[in-house]
Amino acid sequence: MTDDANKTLVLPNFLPYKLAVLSNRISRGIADQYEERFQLTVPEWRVMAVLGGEPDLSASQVADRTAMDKVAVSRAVKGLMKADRLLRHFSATDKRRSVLKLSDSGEVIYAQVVPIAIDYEDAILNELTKEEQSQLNVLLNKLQDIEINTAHPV
Amino acid sequence: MTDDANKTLVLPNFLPYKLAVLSNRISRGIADQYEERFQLTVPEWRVMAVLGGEPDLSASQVADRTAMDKVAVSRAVKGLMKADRLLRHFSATDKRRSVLKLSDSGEVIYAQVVPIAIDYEDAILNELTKEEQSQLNVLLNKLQDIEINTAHPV
DNA sequence: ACACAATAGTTTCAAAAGAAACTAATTGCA
DNA sequence: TGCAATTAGTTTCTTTTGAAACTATTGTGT
Repeated sequence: MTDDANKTLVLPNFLPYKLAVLSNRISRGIADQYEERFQLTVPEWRVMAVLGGEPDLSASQVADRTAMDKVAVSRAVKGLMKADRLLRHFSATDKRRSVLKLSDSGEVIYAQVVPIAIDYEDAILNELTKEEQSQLNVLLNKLQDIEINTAHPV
Repeated sequence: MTDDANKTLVLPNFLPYKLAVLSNRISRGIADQYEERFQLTVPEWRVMAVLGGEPDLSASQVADRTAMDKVAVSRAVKGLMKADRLLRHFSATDKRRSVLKLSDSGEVIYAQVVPIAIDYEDAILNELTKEEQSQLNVLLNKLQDIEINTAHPV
């Protein structure tokens, strides 16, 4: 079969579809455990997650590290500030640039959510053998780095 | 380390996060190739994708197979009908139940989008060895089937 | 020094997604 | 039979998301 026009598309076997379903299920599963309990949206948690490990980032640095866009970060920061989970000041040398970190109460929440997230990851990984865990890691890293280059004619 | 409270969360190494970023990138990459070109939204394409391979499904059967909810299917069907890409009638034995299939023009579009989707999948898989492709398949199937059971105390 | 481009972040407006209520048809069973 | 519960699908209302325009500040080239 050299002619791809003959191939069929079976959704449940289609890699992008399988990834999307799996990823949604996992993200939702974690979010379900912190959303109502800590009054946190998913983008808010992502911002907290990155600042918990690396404080004093600007909003655009947060955006880089979370793969969120700057509008989403801006909104998440707004929500977190309102709930006093975040401290912000602006750089003295560049008044546009914000400097963000968790507040004390933000740190408390961070310390509670981290184990929930890690337990969830563990619960997944525990279903795999050591070997499979390692394979998964290698594969995801490799896929992360590839540059997708469609051959299909336009 | 038996106490998970000491573990740290490094977002770029966190499985759910890696899956989400990868999946979004891939889904967006494919959608970018059909959205404007065929005036198709992602849910609309999913509905077409499933009906192209298996015609005469009802809306709720489509929802099952696509992991979409019934509201999303209803809206996608509405859009596709309006653009004459779908034919619908209602079952004679159960007047609630719709019977959906691609129209002729829907088939034409389906036949054009399928190779785009498959090429995209191929472009990804080609970055992996045969062995890795097989591992990925096994892993995703396994992950798909697991029932996630968090140990974290509430 | 000054105009123009670039960057950081916010706001606004429109499209998309989700939840809940609703209509209509069918099923189950007292 | 006939009435409550269930199922299929749609509509409505609210929230979320995304894109584009906007403000403020800084950088760059002449």
